[in-house]
Amino acid sequence: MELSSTAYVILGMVSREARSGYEIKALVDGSVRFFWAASYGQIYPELKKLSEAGLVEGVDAPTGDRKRTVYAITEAGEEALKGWLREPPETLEMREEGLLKLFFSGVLEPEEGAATLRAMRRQREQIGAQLRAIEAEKGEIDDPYPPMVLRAGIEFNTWFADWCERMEAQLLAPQHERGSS
Amino acid sequence: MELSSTAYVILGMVSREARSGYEIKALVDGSVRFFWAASYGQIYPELKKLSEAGLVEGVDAPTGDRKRTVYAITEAGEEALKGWLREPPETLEMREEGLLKLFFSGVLEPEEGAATLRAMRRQREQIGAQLRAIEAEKGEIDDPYPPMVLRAGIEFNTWFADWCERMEAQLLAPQHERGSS
DNA sequence: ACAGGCATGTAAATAGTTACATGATTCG
DNA sequence: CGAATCATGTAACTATTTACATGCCTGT
Repeated sequence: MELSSTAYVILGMVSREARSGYEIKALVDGSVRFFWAASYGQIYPELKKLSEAGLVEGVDAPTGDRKRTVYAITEAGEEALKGWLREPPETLEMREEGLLKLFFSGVLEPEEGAATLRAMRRQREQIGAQLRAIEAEKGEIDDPYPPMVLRAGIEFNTWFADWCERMEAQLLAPQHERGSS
Repeated sequence: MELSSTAYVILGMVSREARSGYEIKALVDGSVRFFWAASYGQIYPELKKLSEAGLVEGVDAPTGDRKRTVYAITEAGEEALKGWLREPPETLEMREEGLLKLFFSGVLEPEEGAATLRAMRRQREQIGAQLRAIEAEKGEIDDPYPPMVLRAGIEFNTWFADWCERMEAQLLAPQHERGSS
């Protein structure tokens, strides 16, 4: 039985304690969204599938009259998750519209390419600031991995913003020094 | 008329000279694939649409008996491309299965998390080597942007490989120095 | 009372991959 | 001749987003 990556995101998110679909979405948005997003349109149908496959188990946990189901991982689910975690990672996709625009910017004026770089830098600085804010507020000691991947996000965005700045300077720099040592 | 990002990739690829669908695919694979991929299943239908919209123009250019159509950008196509290039970039998605696995690796032994980091590092080193090979062979002087984004790919993969190495060391390091100044 | 957040779900559309089918050309 | 590459395209599938619909609960 082949599971999608989204299925494993869900299994991972319920592996420590039972969560509702809504909570899973919030957790994803607050942690892994920068390298793996998930929408309600995926989460709810996937929870149903995982439940039918016996990898998670739904338990009614209403808040007053508002119905609510939290899902807990089962033995089989934990085995599936661990099996997946042990396989070497494969998919790596990056879609960066900024780099794509830059690639084709030879048809524009240099100043316009520089503007794209500035927009990219601003965006990366914003994301970096958001991630730093998350880093500052958390105080969990037991699991080293979430802060580790958070750090990756911060470093990556810092590097990227810096790259944009350097490339902008290079673009707007005087052309004469091409072959200098 | 809204165009997909893939449409703009195609417009960009035919903006300097007329190309066939097959050539476009090869060009994409040799340049932007690391941050924006495209498959035949997207390229050929999209070329038809762009042709109907008058943004590219197909010209028969057979090789012997083998039929072949190259597409050239039109005035309208160039305007559409430039308009898009001038808008600030928005979409940025990254899907890194490795970071996702790492995030959930608290349920495994530290050595297993380290193994994921090693696999990630190896992969990034490989991609970096490929990009460096591309960088070494090219000798175009006129357009500064392709080498610029290539450099981004090289630097990114170098940073990422280095991060993996550092995190692996941190994971396997002795725990005792938690609160040192 | 009302806004905002909690909560669940579906429908429709778009995006994208994979696999397949077909056939010509070139190089060894 | 056979393999690799050039070349075009489609069908089926999977993934994913967006928008919508519904309704309760909490704080002001």
